[in-house]
Amino acid sequence: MDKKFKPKDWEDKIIKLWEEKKYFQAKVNKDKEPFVIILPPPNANGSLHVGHAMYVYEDILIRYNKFNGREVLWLPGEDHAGFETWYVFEKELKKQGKSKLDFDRDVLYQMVYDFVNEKRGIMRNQLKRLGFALDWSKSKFTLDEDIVHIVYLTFKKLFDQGLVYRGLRVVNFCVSCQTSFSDLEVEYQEEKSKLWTIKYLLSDKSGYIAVATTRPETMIGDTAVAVNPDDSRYKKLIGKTVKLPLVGREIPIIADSAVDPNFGTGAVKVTPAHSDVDWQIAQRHKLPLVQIIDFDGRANENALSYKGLSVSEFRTAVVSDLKKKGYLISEKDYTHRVGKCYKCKTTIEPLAKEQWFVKIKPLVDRVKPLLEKDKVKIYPKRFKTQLLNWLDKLYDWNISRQIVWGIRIPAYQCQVKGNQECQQKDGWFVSIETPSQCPYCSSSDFSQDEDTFDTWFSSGQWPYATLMSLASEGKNLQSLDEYKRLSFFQYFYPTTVMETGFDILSRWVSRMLMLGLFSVGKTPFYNVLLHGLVRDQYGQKMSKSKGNVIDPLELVDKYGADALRAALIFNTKVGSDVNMSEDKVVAMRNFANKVWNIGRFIYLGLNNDKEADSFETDSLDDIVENLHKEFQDLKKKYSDSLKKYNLTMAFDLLYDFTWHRLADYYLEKLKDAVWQGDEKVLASLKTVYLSLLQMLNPYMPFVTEAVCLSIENRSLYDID
RNA sequence: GGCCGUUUAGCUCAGCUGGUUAGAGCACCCCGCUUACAUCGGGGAGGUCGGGGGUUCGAGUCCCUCAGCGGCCACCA
Repeated sequence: MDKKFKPKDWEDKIIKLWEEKKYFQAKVNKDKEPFVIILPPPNANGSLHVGHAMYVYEDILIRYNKFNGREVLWLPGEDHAGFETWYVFEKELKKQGKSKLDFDRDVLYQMVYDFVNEKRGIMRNQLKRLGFALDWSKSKFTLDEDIVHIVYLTFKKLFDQGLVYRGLRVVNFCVSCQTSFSDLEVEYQEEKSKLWTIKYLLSDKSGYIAVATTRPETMIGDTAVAVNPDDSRYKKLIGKTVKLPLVGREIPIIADSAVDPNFGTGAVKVTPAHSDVDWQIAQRHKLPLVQIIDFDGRANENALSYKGLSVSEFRTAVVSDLKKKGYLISEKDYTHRVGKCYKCKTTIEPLAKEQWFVKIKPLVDRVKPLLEKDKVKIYPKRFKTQLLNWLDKLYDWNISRQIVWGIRIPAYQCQVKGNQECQQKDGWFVSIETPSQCPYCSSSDFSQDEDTFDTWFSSGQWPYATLMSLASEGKNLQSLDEYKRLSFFQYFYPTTVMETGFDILSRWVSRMLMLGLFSVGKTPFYNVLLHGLVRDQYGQKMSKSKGNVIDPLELVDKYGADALRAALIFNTKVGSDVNMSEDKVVAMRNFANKVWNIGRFIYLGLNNDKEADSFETDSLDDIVENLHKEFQDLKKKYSDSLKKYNLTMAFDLLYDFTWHRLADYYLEKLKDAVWQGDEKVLASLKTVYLSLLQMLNPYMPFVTEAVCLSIENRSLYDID
């Protein structure tokens, strides 16, 4: 054995050994209780970043439970990550001086597919290098044909039950990315702006009503002015009409309780085409819709002479005209939150658009009791409250995206007009297979929706979609219920733990719960374990511009995967952000070396053929006995901690025991005996040490395995 | 505006259900290359556990309150 543990000499060898021995290839095994984690599929559009290294939490649980006799399955896969990948890809295109407009849909799709495929291969190797005990024989991709089939079945089931509908609504639209988003994908930023108060003259010339707004340009599309029904100031005006300034169109003054009498002037302009609140008011009062801003972010023909202006130019022009014509009462500084595209930071335009929506309420109603009764447990506990709060606030979920990259929505619109049945659903029907005719009127004149699904719609199905497709061995079945009956599925579903970052609690975890319950009738997982963000050594967020980004693979090269893994755990708290520094990795590298040298010491003792001298065996017995006692105590605390998902405490205990008790204390006391080849002492030490290695293995799989192979000539996973 | 987290040694942080002289890693000082390891060993310095109040035999740990930092949510146009 070398004096130092050299990760490079061992890592590849050990990875190969695990693969050959198939330790982590799960099978249906009725004698064992399964322990299942579905890997949150990384976005297949880049390399692994240090955040992905947090998968180590899952690896620890998998390996620990493997040693505990569970049938473990840790299922890998990759996410096509629709919009995210599309965004990265478009940037690449631009770099090459090309644009998406240069290619047709199929060619584009193939290009992204190739791009993603390359990344998938890279990521797999990187995950392996981190030592993750994933079952690669079962790896899935969100665009696998059999996964897509299941996603389609889910969509159809939702559609058939009326839980998904096509609707014209004001959606969050990014005019730069040219797609809509769900509410959860909009990021709000404080922005300094103005609050303008505008004079709307009453048609009967009896005066005016003052309206306050942050978006004066949208007044061109106003179709009403609203006041609170209980506002005494305006009671007598309700029902009258005003002349829309600059436009001259007559619009009514209406009463709606959504209006807060205490804000601004208590009177609101209503622009149903460009504000969700206004849209809802318009629905209640059957107001018309005048769209004045187009999907390219510019004023359209309804905006009269302003046509062609960008939103900000439009605003400036309208304000200046209002001023000129004496309609502007005041202009005050005002700071408010503005919705931004979470990717490109362009201001989101609320625009009326027909999209597919998932009705949230019925789905949420099934999720909430599970959380409330702790049928699904969330660690740390505080996130349970957060999730429940969210669930109460969710609106219907827009799942249509206007991008090519993704799963195309299997919805078709019949072009035949006038047929009653077709008209009921505006001609829309859903079909898993490419249809040959409209199911309502048998016409063959129909076309498929151009849009693709929100990625979270498919990844929200990931736990059951993966297990179903594996259960049927790729065969496409007719319904979700048929998949549900397969024994493989029944054995592995629901999964045991969902471990992921708390930042996607609402976007992902909530959707998996909703869709899992809907499609399978059972929760997709019993436990949710959440981790935080990886930050730099000073607690700063990593970013390219700050230059503090840590590349996990670089650290693996330099110090070994064990060191990186342990550095993410040591002296941290589960669920909080983790600060990462090279110093910490070095410290853990040193610890790995300590583990190695304890083994080396025992190994040297075992292979020492020196004659044993006579000893004070009484005191030795006491020391050995104490060692065993202390170790038993450690074992208990260790598994207690892990049962509570306190991965840090379990590791800190191991660190302290290994270094400061076993090495610094016991080994020093027993040193002479070891050198003398005292069999009793050595046997005790070996027993404790091998058992300790198994406890450490989940955290530092390489050094523990390497030292076991050196001493025992077999894997830790072959020791009972 | 609401909710949540956080404030412990120079730095970054652990401290589970309240209980003996409050811990770790890094940094620092002194000594040591002794046949497991200098990626080491031995020794040491360093904290009124954010402020105030309370409960208790006993509080970093529970309650109240104030303050700083961070995050999440909200249709006040």
